[in-house]
Amino acid sequence: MKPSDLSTLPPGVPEALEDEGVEELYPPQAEAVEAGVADGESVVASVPTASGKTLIAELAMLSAVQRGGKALYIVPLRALASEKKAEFERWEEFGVDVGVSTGNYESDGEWLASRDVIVATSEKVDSLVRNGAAWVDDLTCVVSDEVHLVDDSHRGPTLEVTLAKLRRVNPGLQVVALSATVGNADEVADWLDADLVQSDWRPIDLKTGVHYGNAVNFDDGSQREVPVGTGEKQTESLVADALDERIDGQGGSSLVFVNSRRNAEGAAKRMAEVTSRRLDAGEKNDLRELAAEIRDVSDADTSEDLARCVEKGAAFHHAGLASEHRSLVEDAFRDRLVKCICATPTLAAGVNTPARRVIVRDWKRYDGEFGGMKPLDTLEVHQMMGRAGRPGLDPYGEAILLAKDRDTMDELFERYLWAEPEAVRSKLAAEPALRTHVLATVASGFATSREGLLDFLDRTLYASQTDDDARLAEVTDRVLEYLEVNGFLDREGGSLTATGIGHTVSRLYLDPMSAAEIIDGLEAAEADAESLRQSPADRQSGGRDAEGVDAGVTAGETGFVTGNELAASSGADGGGDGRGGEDAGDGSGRAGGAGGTERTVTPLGLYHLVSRTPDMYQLYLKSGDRETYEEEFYEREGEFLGHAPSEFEDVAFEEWLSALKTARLLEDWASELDEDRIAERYGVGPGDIHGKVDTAEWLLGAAERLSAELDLDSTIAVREARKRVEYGVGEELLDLAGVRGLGRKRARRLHEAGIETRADLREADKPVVLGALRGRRRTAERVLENVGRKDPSMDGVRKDAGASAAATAAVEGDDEGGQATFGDFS
DNA sequence: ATGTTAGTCATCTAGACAGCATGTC
DNA sequence: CTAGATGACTAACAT
Repeated sequence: MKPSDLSTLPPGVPEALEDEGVEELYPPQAEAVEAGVADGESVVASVPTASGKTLIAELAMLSAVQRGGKALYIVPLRALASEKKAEFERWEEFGVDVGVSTGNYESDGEWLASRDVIVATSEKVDSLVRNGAAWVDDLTCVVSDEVHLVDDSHRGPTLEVTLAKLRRVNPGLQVVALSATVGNADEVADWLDADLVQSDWRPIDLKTGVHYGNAVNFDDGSQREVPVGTGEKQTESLVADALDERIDGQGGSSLVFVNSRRNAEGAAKRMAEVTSRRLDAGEKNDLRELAAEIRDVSDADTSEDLARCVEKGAAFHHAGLASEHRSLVEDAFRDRLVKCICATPTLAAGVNTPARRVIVRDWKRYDGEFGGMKPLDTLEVHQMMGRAGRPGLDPYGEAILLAKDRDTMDELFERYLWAEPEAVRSKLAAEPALRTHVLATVASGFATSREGLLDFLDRTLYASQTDDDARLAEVTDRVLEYLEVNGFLDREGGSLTATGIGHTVSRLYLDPMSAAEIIDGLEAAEADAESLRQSPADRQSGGRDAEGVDAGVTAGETGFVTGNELAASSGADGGGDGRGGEDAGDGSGRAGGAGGTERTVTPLGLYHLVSRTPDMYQLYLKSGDRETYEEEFYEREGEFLGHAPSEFEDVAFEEWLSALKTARLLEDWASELDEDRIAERYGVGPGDIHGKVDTAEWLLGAAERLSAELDLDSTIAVREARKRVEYGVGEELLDLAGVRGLGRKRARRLHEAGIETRADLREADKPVVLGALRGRRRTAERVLENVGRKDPSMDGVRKDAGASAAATAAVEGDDEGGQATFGDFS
């Protein structure tokens, strides 16, 4: 079958496909067409990675648009959303507009309504449905990429419920589900009332095998001699072997999957020795430039370590990397500059990074719940192996597992090479998942009674997979109870309605349990504030958590003291610690139960509040941390909002402490501590810092909304805490840091130069501004423009050396030396 | 005295979605 | 039921 046989695509598209080199559809694609993907029929395509799934989706979406419809492409990751958008944008010349919507990158609602194809993450789609985005009703085609992720216990239910909702809103909806090869694609197809297209066909041959002794034993019976040299390990030998096998003059790149970040970094360091011996002068030069770019991204140790590997032609890849690091590494790997990446599973599910050879070094991974090293799922290993084979570059791909002994080799063959991947199983009938989705389902009007709810849930994959209806009903009832007790739902007679706050929680996309925690914490603070105004006798509990009230005490006059003073304006001690000082009214220690402590809402209290929420993935307590944070806990006891567990409640106390660790990270961030210092202090990478900050920003935003809606006094304090996290600055920089073009560092330098507010900036002497911004004219002009200065031009202005020197001394770890330089690099 | 090696012990563990609202004397 | 690589530290031993 050829593209020109497809009559339902927009005019010009078949020709364009042929120009791209698609002369003949791949067998699975042809099969999908026969099943009617291009005619509005629902299809589940369960085929290997890189065998043309995207084209199947494109045929569905383009023909839907040609019929006057609108298509949605659901992805599991934000990074994939931008990748797909870029890919689909080539259809714009045929009149097909593409839009993206993720939490990060939001095109506004109305604009999206005008797009023909929209790419979004499943959570974003869920959120859009909850918020009643009008264009959802216009959808005629939905593509769900990587549907096998419905098996994921955390995010799977969202996808499942979202698909059910979309189908309910629009009964004629075409659903195209793209899946890796799984054990039960037929069940997924049944659930979606779709035709099943199943195939093992791959455009590039994939050879899979196990390395043991001095050879790779492939599953087709062939062998490849790969001796392990003295002092070398299996991985080294295999990476070297791939590089030494020149095809069209090019050595092959390798992707090594390992089970921890540390292993990824360690392996990359060793592989760098292998790759560095096989680079030509040009490559060495390019790699040096790349390494410089990497060092430019951040000052953290990871950055330096990565740069050192990259200089030698290898790299590591895991979630601790800043996203800039990740894309630099991915791009360089695709450009064949970086010869080997050692990665955690980030890369298996992420953007497209094919390699000639994939080495799955570790096939077990630590799992706390399991209580030890757990073998990876067959599906997961298959996903990794599927990265082997670069279309157009390699004649075939190789995926190799490593065995140290015969028994292991046999086990690997059985478990991963000969085995069918697992069946996907819905994880919907778990309380955390239902808590969220039951509330959302009621709040957005998909159900108005318990029966209606169960009826809706009956449209999910879970229902289609289970015989035990009672279980779902039982969990649902527990969840309904929880939601009612916490004031998110009303049950009257048989009918269910969301309360005002319930609606808000649903729209904010919060886990109801997070919302309850936040509300409890804020109300406990409120109750304390209340007690300041009333005599202790008629103090009454306004909080849900009555016990929380006792934690606070009377005193003082002020309702709330907000924000930490930045320690000694950080210039004096060169930002050595950067940690915020204690609040003025708060340094005198706490007088146990005797009262006399002033209860205030501090940023730390709020950071802790959101950090102990189930929506925040907490930092892990390392050895020694327990003592550190226990001490910190007692020192800052008065800042916590709500009722702290006693140290005898083991699990709860431990969680409180790890939330404290997370909160301290946020506090450090909001006190302008340098990224590398934070990374060092908490044992995390730049990527983790950004992740925490990002989540905190979102949760504090939600807390702000809740606070406002409940008319609590803490709203202002929450807003300020949120902004401090958002900009990563101390209280006194909030005004300045809001200006576009001014980050935490520049704002601090301006402040040190005596420019403390936007108003100051509009009046300030240009030489001083220029000096504080290190003589970067373009930057200075842009900043002045953004702050609304009438005459932003820096022409002929010489920077004030004094301001520059002062500012430079004030900010630790700056990119230029202490002396003034005159370059303009902006 | 100094360098080398083998053995012991404690430490630590993958990933990543979401709200809101944008600016000015 | 169900961990194991890593790196710091140490003891024993060779030069």
